[in-house]
Amino acid sequence: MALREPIIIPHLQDCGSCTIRHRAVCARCDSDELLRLEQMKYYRSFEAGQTVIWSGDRMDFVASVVSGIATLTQTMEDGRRQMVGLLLPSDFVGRPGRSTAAYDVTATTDLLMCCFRKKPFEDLILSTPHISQRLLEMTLDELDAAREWMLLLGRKTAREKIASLLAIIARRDVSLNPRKSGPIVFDLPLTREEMADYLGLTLETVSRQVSALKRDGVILLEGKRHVTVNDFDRLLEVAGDDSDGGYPV
Amino acid sequence: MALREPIIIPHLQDCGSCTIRHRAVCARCDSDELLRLEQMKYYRSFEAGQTVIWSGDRMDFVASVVSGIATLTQTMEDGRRQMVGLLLPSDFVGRPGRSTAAYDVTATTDLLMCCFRKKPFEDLILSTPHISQRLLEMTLDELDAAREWMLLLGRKTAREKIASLLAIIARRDVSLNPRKSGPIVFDLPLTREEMADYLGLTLETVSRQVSALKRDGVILLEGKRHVTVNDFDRLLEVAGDDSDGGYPV
DNA sequence: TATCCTGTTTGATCTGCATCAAGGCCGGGC
DNA sequence: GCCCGGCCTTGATGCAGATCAAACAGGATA
Repeated sequence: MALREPIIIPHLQDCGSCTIRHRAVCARCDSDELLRLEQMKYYRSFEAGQTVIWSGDRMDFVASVVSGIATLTQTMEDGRRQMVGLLLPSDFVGRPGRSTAAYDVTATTDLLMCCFRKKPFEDLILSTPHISQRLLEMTLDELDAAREWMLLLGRKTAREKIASLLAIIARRDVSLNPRKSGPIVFDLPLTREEMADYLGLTLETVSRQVSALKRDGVILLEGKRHVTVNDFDRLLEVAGDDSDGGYPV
Repeated sequence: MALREPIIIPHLQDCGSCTIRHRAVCARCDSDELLRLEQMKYYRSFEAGQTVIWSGDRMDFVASVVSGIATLTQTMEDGRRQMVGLLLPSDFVGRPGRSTAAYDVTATTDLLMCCFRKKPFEDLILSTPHISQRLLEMTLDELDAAREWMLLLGRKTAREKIASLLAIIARRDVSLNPRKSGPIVFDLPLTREEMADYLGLTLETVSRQVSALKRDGVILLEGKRHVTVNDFDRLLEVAGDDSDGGYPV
């Protein structure tokens, strides 16, 4: 995989929703640590559809999504694909202590990532406990999300799966762009095929079930991507979720 | 849920495969920290079939499995169940920073757990970075296992699912009881129904596919539980796994 | 020994989703 | 304007696994 040369940003600079700075460091660490992190930081950008890294490739960095969406997928030899992670702004990728990527990482929209070389980042973790504590919290959240997802994959019907995915995206959208109340409106960031890879379905089934939810009035749909959810509780009900706050995605 | 009063073990004492002591502490911490952990430690035992804790219940401890097997399961209102975690000796349960259980935890065999009250354990984490680093490693391993499991749930056939589960159990068994070579022999620790909950199948399908693997000579089966695997690579092939070391369960 | 109970196997049938196939929509290049 | 290629929808058909139902095995109890 040929990569453009990373851009080293040597001074303090805001990087939007970058997790490392905003959550792990800023809130708790002193300015020396923040400065060290900033000096290690560089950005990489990708166009929609580009592969960030292939499973099995050497991976000498860790990163945080600044803007855009990326996916983690696993592929079997015969081509069957399953998405195993959805990376939204502020999510972390990469794993201290492992030198090769375990999954394909792909940009589904234009993507900006804030990266740190792995070795100095690992050194920093060893000397700065707040960072590994914050990483532990984030990893536990991801594990919870993965387990919710396992229930979806193992036991939900196609209709419930689609409704669940829409609920996840709607909830994320609300938390990023809070509104007082009223309908939730968003554009689907995934193609039908990507939704299918997420849900363990085929793209035809996704298409049929999206149409069915529209026909039944659970969602409104303009064009192929623009979704309006008037009754979020109804959506949750169709998703088969207990109507609590659930879903720590 | 009525619990027997925990037994406080005030002095250093071996606890077999207890993760906290052996992996997180012994190898890296000084004896003061080890002593503090030992003073916090107590044991709880459960009989096969007993529920350790229900989802939503207050959970004021974290624990490590010493012996026996436990499962984490999620249940939908209508009774559909999906196992989302399988806890084997040395596995860790509970989550610093959360006060209620997110899953049902059930002992599938007689079970001994080594517990720590959550509050003092959290305090210890804050003051002892090695522990949270070790927890981070373990959580990342669990996340990898969950993602492998997602591929299984979303994309594998019933036959592949069964073979995958047998491979996981066989591999665990080999790593616990190493042998030079030759057939891998073990007893299934799960009922057909538990296997079904693990794999997102019904117990009838599990039964049929186990019989099919026996008929095809992929496994030998004496009685309902006693399994012999003569050709592990063949089993992996049927499981649809790339034949690398895979599966960090 | 008979009887019960739990876990399991096996058979018959049904159905939800995959698969195969054909068009439709729309934006971009010429 | 036209055509082309991605993405999406819709229809027809098939099949893997669910569901419903019955019987079996083996250990515990009496």
